[in-house]
This record gives sequence, structure tokens and C-alpha cells, in this order.
Amino acid sequence: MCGRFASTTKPEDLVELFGVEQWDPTETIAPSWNVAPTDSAYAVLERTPKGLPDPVRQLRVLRWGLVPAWSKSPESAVKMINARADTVHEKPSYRQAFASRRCLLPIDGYYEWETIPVPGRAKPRKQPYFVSRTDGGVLALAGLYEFWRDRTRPADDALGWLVTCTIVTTEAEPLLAPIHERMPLFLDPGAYDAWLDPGRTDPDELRSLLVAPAPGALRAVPVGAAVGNIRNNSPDLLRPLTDAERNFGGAGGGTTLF
DNA sequence: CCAGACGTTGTT
DNA sequence: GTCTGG
DNA sequence: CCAGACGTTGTT
DNA sequence: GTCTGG
Repeated sequence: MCGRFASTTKPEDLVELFGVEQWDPTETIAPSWNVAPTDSAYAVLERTPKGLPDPVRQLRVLRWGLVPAWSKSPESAVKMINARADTVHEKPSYRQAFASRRCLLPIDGYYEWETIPVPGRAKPRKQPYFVSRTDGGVLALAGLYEFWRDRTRPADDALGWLVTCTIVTTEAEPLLAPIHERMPLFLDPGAYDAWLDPGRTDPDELRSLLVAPAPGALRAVPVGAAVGNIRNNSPDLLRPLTDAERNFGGAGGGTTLF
């Protein structure tokens, strides 16, 4: 799955990479090596302005954790950080967003925790990994977004709209499966246009864009436990564990190597 | 008909 | 908002 | 996802 | 043990 990630690419660079036509520089967030659910994140999406024929590609800041438009409160649905690719087109909470509000979430990589049973102890050990593109490029995660109106605020209050997002997940590819059974889906540049086009609403066609990556496209590197605490946030979270650090605490011998 | 859910993951 | 369960 | 809390009353 | 907050 995907429950924590790093996002440090400058918005100006994201604008270049994704062919963004519209970005409001006041919508800027600090680089983060520890983005958690309910945090803000950059998203690339397309909206068609009233009276215009074509959608405009934008870079926006959304809150991670999708809140369906019909939710009574924004907390009730904050667990919706992931959406299963195999059912996303039919789930009441996601299908409208899937039909017309798809986005890309550009990230450097995400964290995955391997659960390692410790003989004789109830609590297993949790070994975090940082998963990123082997070629070092930005990962364009497949996402959905949704608008939620806060009725406790005045009708003309711009802050009365909450825009949230979720990440589409699938079965882990074979190389990652030993760490974790699920993983987020990402798109290759050739699929960006079709995925973002709000004019495309055929679920089967859209689902065909969600394909597993080639084996080896992603790499997983074991990192320190500090990432577990969201108060920790620095490039040091990405530093690979040394062999000595991995052996120290590692019950039952070595961890999976890449 | 109304009431209540609407999600994913991991672990047992 | 819309579907499911009772 | 992990870390950290885990409560009620009365008053503003 | 389980829920909430970030």
C-alpha cells in the first residue's frame, strides 16, 4: 500500500515535468521527506473552466485522505488514503472521482514497512524501506480527488472547500512482494494525458491505464526507524541502513536485499 | 419503506 | 448522493 | 502509515 | 487492545 511518502521536487520543476499550464505560486508547500495522511501534497489535475472547451492542466495542493462530497464531516473519511484498483470504479466513495476527477501525485518515493515476526515476542519488528524509481525519476502516482463543502462556513468563504485525494493501489510486483503485499500504482508519461482527461469516463478504458510496472522499475532500500515518527523530517530519513545497522536489531538474519 | 454505511490494510 | 440491509 | 492517547464536568 | 491525530 502507501501510507507515507517523500515529496521534495520544486513546484517549478513539476510544472516542467508534467506540462502544467496553470499554477498559483501561493500554492506552494515545503519539501517533505515524511508526508503523512491528512498532510498537503502536490497534485497534477485537469479542470475545464466554465465557458471553455478544453481542460486546463494545473498543479494544486490537495489534502491526502479522500473525503466524499456527501460526507457529513471531514474526519469520518480520513482513512481513505488508498483505493483498490480492482474496485475503484464501483465503490460509492470513489467511483465519481474515478469517472471525472483523476489526478497524478508526483512523489520522490514512498515508505513501506516490512513486518518481521520476532520469535517469542508478541510484537513484530517493523523495518521501513524507501521505494523509488530505479532510474531516479519522479513517481507519478495514480490518484483521485474530491471536493468537500464545509457547511459550517459562509457560502462565499474560499476556505469552505476542502480538496482531498487518495492513491490507487494494486498487488505488489514480485520483487516488492517480500516486503509488502500491496503497492501504489504509478503511470508512465505516455499515459498521463488519458488519465488526466476529465472527458474520458469509460471505466474499462480508464482501468486499462492502470498497469503493473515492469519488474525492476522500482527499488526498495532499507532505512532507519526514524521515519515512523512524523515529527522527523529531513533528507536523513532516506539514508540507507549500513550492514551493521541492519544486523543490529534484525532477528533471524539478513533482510531482503535489492 | 427507512436506517445506516460508504475504506484499506494487516493480523488472528 | 446512492446502495445495502433489515 | 506509525505514534500516542486512552476522561468528565462545568464554565466561557 | 483500539481509536485518533498527524
